[in-house]
Amino acid sequence: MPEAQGGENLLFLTDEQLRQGIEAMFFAYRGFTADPDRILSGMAYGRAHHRAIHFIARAPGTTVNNLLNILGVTKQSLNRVLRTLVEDGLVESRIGKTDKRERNLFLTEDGMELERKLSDAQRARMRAAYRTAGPDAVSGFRQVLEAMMDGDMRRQYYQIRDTKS
Amino acid sequence: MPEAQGGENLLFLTDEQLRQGIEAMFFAYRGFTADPDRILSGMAYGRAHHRAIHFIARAPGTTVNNLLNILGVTKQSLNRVLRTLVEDGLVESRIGKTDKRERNLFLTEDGMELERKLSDAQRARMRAAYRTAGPDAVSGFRQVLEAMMDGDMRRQYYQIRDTKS
DNA sequence: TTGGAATGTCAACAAAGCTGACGTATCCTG
DNA sequence: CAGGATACGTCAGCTTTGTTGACATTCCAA
Repeated sequence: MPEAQGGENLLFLTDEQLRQGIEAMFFAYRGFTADPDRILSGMAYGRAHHRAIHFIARAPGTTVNNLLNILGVTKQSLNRVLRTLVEDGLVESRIGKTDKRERNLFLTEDGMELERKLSDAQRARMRAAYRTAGPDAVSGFRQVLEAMMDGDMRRQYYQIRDTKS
Repeated sequence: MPEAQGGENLLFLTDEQLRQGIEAMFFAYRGFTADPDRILSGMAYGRAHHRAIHFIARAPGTTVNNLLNILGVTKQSLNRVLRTLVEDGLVESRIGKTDKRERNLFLTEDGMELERKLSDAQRARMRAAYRTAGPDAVSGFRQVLEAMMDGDMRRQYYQIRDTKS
């Protein structure tokens, strides 16, 4: 079928190429989460706790509802995680100032310390990967990832990304 | 500290840039798994089944042990998934010819049909993302992902990638 | 030929997701 | 100001997917 490769980059998008991208994504995500998982496995925490801590650190004072939307889990599931973090003194939950129904979430000193440990490890791996691949590759990496997100996620991502912390 | 940005791309690797990469990875992975998850949610299957089906399709006749190493879970966890797939007639498990302790795994016709449905959906998203980002971006994407893998995973990835199916 | 290593299965448990129902406090609107 | 909507927390119970421990079968090498 000679007409099958009409466009400039249709040839490029073979099923084989796409499959490799899919598998790369699978194996890379394992590496991506490996270091924080290792750190948390000692304590009584898991990946769910890491995610909550990350986004509370990123947007201090965020509400429970906001976190729910970002993480894409049910409030029951998030609540279980949040409760242990508050009990252990890593997260503080303050009643909202303007709207008293809301809870504003903050990391305590201990919470920030754990957050630093986790994100240091994750950034170190990211930094190494970026250095190995080079600046041009990094730009492409980000472009493809953004294009891969669902519309809702992409909006969330941009909003958080452009938040001055 | 003027000397802090000595290298050509040290300026580039700010914590801010790294954080954005981390969050992009988080949100993108959600998109990456969304379509297969949706398809499987109706049936009694989940992401674990998808992974098993994917790699059996990729390397027909693979052993349980081999699959274990690729997926990075315990054999007990894999076994449960595998058992339901065999019971439902999607996977066939044949006793090894040379070594009777081993089981060689194959997809049945039904298994292949489901695999096609899943990978079609996942490839469609990948293809759209690749098209949006462009060929240069795709190359960078792959480079960064490979650099992000653990050494063992990377070896697995290359081995599977270079297997002629 | 026999004891250890490899492979796979069964049982029980844990983490983290889910739905549904309900209670309480607070806000907002007619 | 009464009543509905919103934000949050919680109880109960279920599912998926990971874990460890115990055990059977098979192979291989001392």
